[in-house]
Amino acid sequence: MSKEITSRAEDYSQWYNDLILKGGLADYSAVRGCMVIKPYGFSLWEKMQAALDKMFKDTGHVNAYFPLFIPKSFFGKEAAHVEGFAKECAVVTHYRLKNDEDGSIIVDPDAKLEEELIVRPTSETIIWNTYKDWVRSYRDLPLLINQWCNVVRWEMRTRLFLRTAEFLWQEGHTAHASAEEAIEETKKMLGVYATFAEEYMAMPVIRGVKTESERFAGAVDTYCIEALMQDGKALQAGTSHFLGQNFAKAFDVKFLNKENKLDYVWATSWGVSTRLVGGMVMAHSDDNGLVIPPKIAPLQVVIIPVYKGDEKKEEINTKAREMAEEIKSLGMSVKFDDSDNTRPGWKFAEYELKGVPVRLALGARDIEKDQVEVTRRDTGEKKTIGAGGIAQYVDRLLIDIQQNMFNKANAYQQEHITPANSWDEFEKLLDEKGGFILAHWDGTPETESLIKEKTKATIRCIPLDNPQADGKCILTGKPSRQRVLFARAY
RNA sequence: CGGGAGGUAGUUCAGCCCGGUAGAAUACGUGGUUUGGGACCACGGGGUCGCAGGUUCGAAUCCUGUCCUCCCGACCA
Repeated sequence: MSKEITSRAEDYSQWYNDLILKGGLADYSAVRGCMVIKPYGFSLWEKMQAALDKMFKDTGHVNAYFPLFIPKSFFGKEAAHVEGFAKECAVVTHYRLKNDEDGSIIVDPDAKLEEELIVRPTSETIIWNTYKDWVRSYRDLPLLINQWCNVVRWEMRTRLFLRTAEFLWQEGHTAHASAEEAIEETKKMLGVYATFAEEYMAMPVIRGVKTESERFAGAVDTYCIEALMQDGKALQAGTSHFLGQNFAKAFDVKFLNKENKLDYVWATSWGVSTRLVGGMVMAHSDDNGLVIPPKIAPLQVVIIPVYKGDEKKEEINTKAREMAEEIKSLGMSVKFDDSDNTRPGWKFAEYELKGVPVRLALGARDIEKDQVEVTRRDTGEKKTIGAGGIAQYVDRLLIDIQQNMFNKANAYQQEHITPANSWDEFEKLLDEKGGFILAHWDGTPETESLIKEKTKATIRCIPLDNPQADGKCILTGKPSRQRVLFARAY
């Protein structure tokens, strides 16, 4: 038992850390708040990237790349934006090192930058400063650009994948000729995120719009997808912002419209990050390790041989390689693990820890009966299947696992959306059940903030398809026209 | 950034209070026996005790500083 995992019941946070570290997704680094993403974790991110990138391109977007550094003065141009990010910016002040008298390396005080550079926490400012030169007329619009990059936010408290000082993400930045078109884009990309979360990550999400106080710094409206983790806490999994003309005005991005009149362009930005990896882990995994949805699993099928002496060893190997080829030819990723330094039981546990969706075990008795043992990671169910047609069987099984994982997570989410009609009930639900709570709110930031202070619960969003119904605010008793979605969140 | 805990072999940890030749388990290497849920025997390699100062004849151990991690809070994707 070299790799024991803390159970969820015992310590949920420790369980999460164990999975990330022992599952080989990431490691701590020598740099505060920054993690090393290990090959297994990175390939998971690459799977997500590939799917998302295709979806972006299918909706007309192209990729580009903007600088890591942003001149400090750019930040001052959009007031709300700078206020939101000022407290967590890394700043470059010098451009050279030198040897001190005692031989140690120091920052050369003579190499001070004329203007400090900010390591991007997000790229709106540098991008809008660039767009200014790219837009002259309505014929230049829309600009539909995305970039994959890293950003830095000097967070006080970090957690692997969920909140690191440096993280990988994509940020889309689009410019449009009308507000309507920009709003449509904002919603379209929210839809892309929701589809990706549900169809690829098997993670059901609530689509909604943020309240004023939870809004992105500089946005007119922030749309989001919110997912529910197994400990009843919510995770903001993606955001899409309608920026109005805020950045166009700040960076003076004007265009001639069809009526030959000068107007500011309308903007959106939207992003998802490596946080999704953390979300995936917390949404699906169990006390035996990771459970990865087949569509984003770096490895979908593993074949493990079970030998009895040297008897049938060659036959088993030959059959296993044949199966691997067959499975691979149907487009699945598969590994035949014939390493001889661990025994089958060890391998079973190891691949469960890694969350590989399907495991095939092949031994002498299977060869005799022309069969193979198939174990699915999501339910742990074992079946013995005829060896003929195993590739087709596994192909269908992966689809079934993907669907089952979504259904399970969806059922959990549905069970954890609870209406609360009184303050007592609200507090009790938060403490005893967790999850999303639908409650009336009087619409003021003051009440929202008071509720947060009292319970640590925030308004995750106002769901997009929210039914209108008169009621009374859960805290103040003032009139309310709809329920909003509360939860404690990551 | 406040409160608490921690950093010693790849990993998990003991040793520290009370200074005196750096330990265990596991992992790793070799040979052998094994293999249907984390095998066993034998032998072997591996650590400037997070880093930097200080006290001392002598520091993993005492003192100061610093970096990193975890947990709980305030801030956030």
